[in-house]
Amino acid sequence: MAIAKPANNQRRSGEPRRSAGSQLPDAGQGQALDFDELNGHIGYFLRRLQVAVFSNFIRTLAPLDVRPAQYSVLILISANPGRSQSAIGQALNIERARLARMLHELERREWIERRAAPDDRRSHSLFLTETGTKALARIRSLAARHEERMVELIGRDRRLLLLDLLREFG
Amino acid sequence: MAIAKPANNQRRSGEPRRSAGSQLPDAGQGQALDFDELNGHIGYFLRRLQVAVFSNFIRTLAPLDVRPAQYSVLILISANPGRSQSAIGQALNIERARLARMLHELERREWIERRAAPDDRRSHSLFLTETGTKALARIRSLAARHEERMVELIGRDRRLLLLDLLREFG
DNA sequence: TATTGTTATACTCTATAACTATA
DNA sequence: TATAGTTATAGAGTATAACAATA
Repeated sequence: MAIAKPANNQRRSGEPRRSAGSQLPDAGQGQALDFDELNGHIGYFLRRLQVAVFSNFIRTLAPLDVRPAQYSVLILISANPGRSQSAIGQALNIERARLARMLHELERREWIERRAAPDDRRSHSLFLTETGTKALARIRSLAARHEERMVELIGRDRRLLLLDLLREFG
Repeated sequence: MAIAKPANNQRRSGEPRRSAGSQLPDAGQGQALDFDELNGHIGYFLRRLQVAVFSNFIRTLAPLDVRPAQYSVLILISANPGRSQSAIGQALNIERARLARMLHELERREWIERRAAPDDRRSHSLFLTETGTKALARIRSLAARHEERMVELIGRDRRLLLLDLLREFG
């Protein structure tokens, strides 16, 4: 799926579909396309907006080179210091293998540290370093700027409605 | 970003945030995590739902081994026969390089064919083959089943509201 | 035996660049 | 010179499997 906005010739799912053979010939080559079935798929539109939002996030956070997944991990470590990799990974649905590599990178930047957990020596307790705490302050500021752009993109009321809808689903 | 559902200790964006140091010690290790800032990010929730929806799509279409992007391309070719690769790619925001590979795969399955465009010999006109048309009928049926599951997951009214919101944004 | 974290592999998707053949 | 399509490469993200240390 992808990201283009369907043209105006929308057809709601459930309405009759023109057969392929009955397509009118294109008057010009710049004709808008028929998105057909796609207009009835929630996933298509979700994906479209999600890509646009992440794209802005990545661009806005580019000065600090922080990606959405890294941001979510830093926020969770900051708000829940001392928790294990498995706890953070499960909460964010990040594979432990992938999280291990990501934390290695965040450790290389000296934003986080792993300490031996006293109760279970298999697991690592995660903390922000002082450097990481300072970086996160700047990151939060850029992330807030991103979210302000989302208000402009989506509209304040629509964003709040969307937030409520998405939060409460499932 | 990722996909877990935040626990109940939500904090709206704009409300004061507990500092990391003031976290209560964990009574047990199964404690719910504080998602903090993430609760105010539309992108976080969008991503969460989008991943869940695509995951169901992929599982539902697995018998025919069709992924979301392939589905969207097949639908667009079916509804707009004879259009060029660049037209389809721009409409769906798929890189021409990636679309070329995807079409190669769809051609290998004998679902689509490329014919020389009479007016511009650089471009290829795309069509479903007869095999592709038959396959798409089955694909549509599974995709419809997927969308029914989405109604169950999201709720009928919420899905319609979401569809309208997402469709009209931008 | 099961779990935590690590390393490795493979596949999808995204982003570029370089190339060809046409225009 | 620009555009349509192709090929190649590299980076994220995802999904597995195998392994060591520990429970």
